[in-house]
Amino acid sequence: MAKATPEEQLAFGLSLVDLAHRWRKAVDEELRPLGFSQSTWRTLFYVSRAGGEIGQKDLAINIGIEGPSLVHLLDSLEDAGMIVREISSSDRRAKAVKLTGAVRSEMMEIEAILDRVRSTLLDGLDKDQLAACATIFERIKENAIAHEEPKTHKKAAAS
Amino acid sequence: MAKATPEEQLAFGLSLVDLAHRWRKAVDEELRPLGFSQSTWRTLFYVSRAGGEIGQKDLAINIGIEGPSLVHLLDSLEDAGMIVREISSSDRRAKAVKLTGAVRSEMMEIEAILDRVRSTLLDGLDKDQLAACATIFERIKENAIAHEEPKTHKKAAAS
DNA sequence: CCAAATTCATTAGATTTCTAATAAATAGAA
DNA sequence: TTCTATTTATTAGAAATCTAATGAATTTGG
Repeated sequence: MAKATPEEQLAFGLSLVDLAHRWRKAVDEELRPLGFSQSTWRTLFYVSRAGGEIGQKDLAINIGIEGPSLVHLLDSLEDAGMIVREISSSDRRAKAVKLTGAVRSEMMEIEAILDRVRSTLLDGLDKDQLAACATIFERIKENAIAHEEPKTHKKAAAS
Repeated sequence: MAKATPEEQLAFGLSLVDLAHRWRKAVDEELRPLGFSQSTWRTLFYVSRAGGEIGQKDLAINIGIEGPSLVHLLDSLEDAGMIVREISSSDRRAKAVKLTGAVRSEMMEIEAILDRVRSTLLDGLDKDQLAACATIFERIKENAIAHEEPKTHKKAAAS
């Protein structure tokens, strides 16, 4: 239950950021030969993961990029015939992003590669270790969300 | 000792990348008011951490960006009077990056903010948990390095 | 010593992502 | 209902990063 020192916290942060970078790079190395850039496969992956259809707002949040970044990305993917945008019937502002048939057929291959890379990177680590990490990650995520600027609470804030 | 399922491995990867993104964003929110962009403070931090002087090649590796990206970044920082580049006396190709006095005085403030953010993000997590994570991170890093393309081994490779 | 290969930094140009401002549609309040 | 605020996507323009190719200096192998 001892508290971590500032040095240990520093080392943790450096490792975390470094590792995420290596992780994405490792996946990227495997998928680039198939013609997918990092931004491409990440987008396709999250659309597929959402069940093949998802709103742009949610997609941007899932990917971890800003709305305008996604707009540009989707423009390219649409030009390349990988996705389509359909206006929502219930809200004419919103658009649903869907994979085209050509990409849907390729997703299985992509997912297989992703599984293989993950397995390679996590080689030697057992279920319990990942579970321990998951618990810690969960807590940090909560702390990070609590840290985000409060966003002008709708009512509670002082006038 | 049970092996993690593909789903658990998938969740781990998603969390890792998401968390690193949140981490950098949280730090960024605190340092932006001081006028430092993410790429700026990260660069200054790593130079400072290296003892105030470091070669460009090593700096790029530490930051986790490619050489040409760093060149552009250092051009800006040099124009802004934050760093200087000095040609190495032992190797005229290499240059040492150093912080200017003005920035060195500010580093304490920056480090204090970094310490505070880290502490906030890691609130509720003890030494042992971070140590467990560190062990896991270490292993993944090794796996990632082993995964990188072999880079044409100087001699050992078959002819 | 010489020539070939490697290393370090750079330039050039493209890609990815960001912030700020805008337009259109919806939701909420009076 | 009607005005105001919020939400969704977009455009515009800047910042950050990448890959490929280049120049200069060093190292290495004959």
